[in-house]
Amino acid sequence: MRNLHHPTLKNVPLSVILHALSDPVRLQIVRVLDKHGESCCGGLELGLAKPTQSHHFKVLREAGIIAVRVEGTQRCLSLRKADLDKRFPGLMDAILKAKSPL
Amino acid sequence: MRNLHHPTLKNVPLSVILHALSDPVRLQIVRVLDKHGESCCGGLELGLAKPTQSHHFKVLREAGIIAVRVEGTQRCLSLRKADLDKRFPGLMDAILKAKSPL
DNA sequence: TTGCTTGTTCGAAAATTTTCGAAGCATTAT
DNA sequence: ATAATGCTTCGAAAATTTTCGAACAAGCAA
Repeated sequence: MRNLHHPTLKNVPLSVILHALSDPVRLQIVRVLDKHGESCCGGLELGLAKPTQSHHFKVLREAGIIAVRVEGTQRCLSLRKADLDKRFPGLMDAILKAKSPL
Repeated sequence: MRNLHHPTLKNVPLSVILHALSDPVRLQIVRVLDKHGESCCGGLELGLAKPTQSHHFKVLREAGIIAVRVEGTQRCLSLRKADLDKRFPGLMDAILKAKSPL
């Protein structure tokens, strides 16, 4: 699979974004990507089975929240911060600045 | 039932707030309350059976997003905007300003 | 080629969520 | 006291979500 689909944010409903971010695991992924920048799937120590992680990556990608870049056998994940800021100004900043608990 | 429980926002995890807001029906309720101010349950024309509406009101109340005031046989709903702004600055503004689709 | 690394897809179980009819419960009106 | 109003709770069906083992696929290395 060479090219993965990344939706245009314009077409993503707010409820889809909020749903994708409403899971503690996915919120954690987003925070790690914001803090450390682009990271490979394996670099995120989430304490979950690989298929489960893969599922969450897919939800985030299809919601337009993360971009996935193929590099050899690895997938490099990054936050689509600029796209998100344009579509929903202030949303990600508010979410990323929030204090724990998730 | 005289006094309904309203959680202290400080104790509500972000994921709970986002989950409550991730349903299009509940997003619609929040938008109506923001636009029209305090409204009674019956005043929101949601096109859903009453038990279903009641369910969504409960989810929003238990997430700390709306306040419910008992007035006779009616329940008056309002957005806990100030509390939300304090706990998650900028979050509700970003959500309320978002363009359709929900 | 063979094997190793990295991650996805398949299939399925368990949990959660959304929905609504029927019944119930305060409160107000008659 | 009886009935009407406004909303909630109960019980249950249907849909969705979360999770993971097993199998699979693509790239890299020996």
